[in-house]
Amino acid sequence: MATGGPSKRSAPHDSSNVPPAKKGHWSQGLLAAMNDPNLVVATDDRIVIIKDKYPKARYHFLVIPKINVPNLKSLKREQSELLRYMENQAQMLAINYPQVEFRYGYHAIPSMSQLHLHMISQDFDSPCLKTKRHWNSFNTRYFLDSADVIRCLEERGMVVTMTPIAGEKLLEQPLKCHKCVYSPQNMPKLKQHLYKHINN
DNA sequence: GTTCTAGAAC
DNA sequence: GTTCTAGAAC
Repeated sequence: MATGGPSKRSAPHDSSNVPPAKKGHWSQGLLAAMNDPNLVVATDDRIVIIKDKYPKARYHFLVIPKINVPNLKSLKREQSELLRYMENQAQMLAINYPQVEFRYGYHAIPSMSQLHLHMISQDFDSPCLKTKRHWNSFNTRYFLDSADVIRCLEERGMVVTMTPIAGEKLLEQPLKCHKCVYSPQNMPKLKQHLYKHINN
């Protein structure tokens, strides 16, 4: 009786109060992918290796630990052994592709929850590679080499990355070919140029 | 992370 | 007129 009318009083489109990611939210998609037989290419008691659902190159895998590791920041010094194991297992898989050049690393500010090591071939020949952000996430300092992450964790006891704002700045950087000085004006021009570096 | 699409860029 | 990018998505 203190209030007369209905109690609906919040601004319906207020975006200052963003809810946390829940189960089923897109950012939790890796947890589902880890259990998708169509994506899993290898597994053991410690890790799962899956095909990236939207590969940004001809070969693009993710190595995911089975224990819950939300992100790089949550890593403790003693978990560097796990990171070494993840990279080792990726390099074991790479033996199956003797002619393919891979890089192994982490996105500085990932969108998806649960730590995942990218193992990506350097052709970047894929219809899923569409945007400048896609390109820069693998071809600027936004892509942290696995070896550097492991070294940092062992020497400093934690993984030091960058602020989200610094990450955004890298993703907005002008396009540049990863193999030469060419700076294309847009993504279609980059994708056409990339074929010059591919020996089929 | 992707999809969709308005309008900027050409 | 077409190509391409970038911001909303309840």
